[in-house]
Amino acid sequence: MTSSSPSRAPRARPGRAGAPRPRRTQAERSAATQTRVLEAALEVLLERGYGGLTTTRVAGRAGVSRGALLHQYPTKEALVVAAVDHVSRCWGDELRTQATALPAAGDRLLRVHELLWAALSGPIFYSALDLWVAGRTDPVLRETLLPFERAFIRGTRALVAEMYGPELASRPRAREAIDIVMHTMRGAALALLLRP
Amino acid sequence: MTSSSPSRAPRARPGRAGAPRPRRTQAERSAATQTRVLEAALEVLLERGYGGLTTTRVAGRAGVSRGALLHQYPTKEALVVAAVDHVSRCWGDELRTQATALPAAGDRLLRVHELLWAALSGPIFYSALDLWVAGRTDPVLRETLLPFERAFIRGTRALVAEMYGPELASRPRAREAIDIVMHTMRGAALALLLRP
DNA sequence: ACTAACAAACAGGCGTGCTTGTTTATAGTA
DNA sequence: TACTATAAACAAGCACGCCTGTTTGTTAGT
Repeated sequence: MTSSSPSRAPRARPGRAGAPRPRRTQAERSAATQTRVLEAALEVLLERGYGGLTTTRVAGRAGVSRGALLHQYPTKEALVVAAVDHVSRCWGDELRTQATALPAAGDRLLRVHELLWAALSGPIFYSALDLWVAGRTDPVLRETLLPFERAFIRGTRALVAEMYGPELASRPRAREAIDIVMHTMRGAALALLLRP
Repeated sequence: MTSSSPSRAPRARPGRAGAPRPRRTQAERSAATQTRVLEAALEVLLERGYGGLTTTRVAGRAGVSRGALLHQYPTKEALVVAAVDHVSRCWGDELRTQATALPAAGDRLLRVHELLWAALSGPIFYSALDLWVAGRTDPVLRETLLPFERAFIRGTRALVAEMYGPELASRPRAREAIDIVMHTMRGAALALLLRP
């Protein structure tokens, strides 16, 4: 038996990412397909909507067999949950990192709103909209989405307040103002739904 | 089609609306099932979303056989088109008639916004939202919806301007202000999607 | 060797559109 | 008016395709 003992990291994989991946750890294999599946799911959701989000299509887009997908996410609901988690995480991280790059003064307020508009009117908005609308009439999906919505609202309100700075954020009805700004942006994005 | 001449009530139906409807004109029969099917379609759309809008379900809800439905609307698309036309007409009529009942002065502006909010956040909004979101990724549906959207935008802008009255509506950027108000309301309605 | 990851085939359910058959209204004719 | 032919409205069932979740078999890592 060549591999007699469970030697720790013995089979050093070649450092270079050779074309025919010679050997990957099981965890790496799982993580790889999970990532591919999740990204594919988001692409399909954006392109075909929630109604077109089918396991067959996602697997095909991900270049993975349907069996592999169903091995990682035994049910479609599990896949959707994972995708929602993934996208919400990505969205928050993205917005946060971009927020740190804002100028301290000058046209900061303008830049804040540009940033918000980009975040609230981009592709992710339309994907999320598909999910929300489906969640309105699908109880299971709705229960899945509600926690994310709560976290989203809290997180975004806090982040926007921070971007506005203490001078604005400590004003009397700052929270209401923030909500109105975001409502308006979402409504405006909605008006562009059929004309991309 | 109204075949031949609109002969006025040749076969005098019994004046009383007896329980077992003894005889109805063909046009009456058609109109009756069309109405029932359309109303049922809107109910199903509201309750189950566009993804749950199926000919079987609509026929069942309407108390009509699927064959009858498919006779009036040969394809699902035809049904959806008719339903959209129906609902847009109803919505416009409703809003217009309510607009005429507005007080001339006093709290008119408040009442205008209450009326707008009711119209933009009611059940029809959620039904329409389902259609719009589906139309984003369904080219056929999208082409169906676009004309209605155009008519809706024109009509609503004009009606709101009229409700605001000439004093407000003739101000420099009145149209932009109207759009922003409506965007904000739609965004706010969107935030309530999962919490009815 | 043993298990996790993957692949492929299968069964069940549902939705659409079509096709066939039955009822109901209208028109034509004596 | 009465009787019949025709067309419209309605009803039921079938064929096809797609989607989901399961099962069975194969490959790759430990």
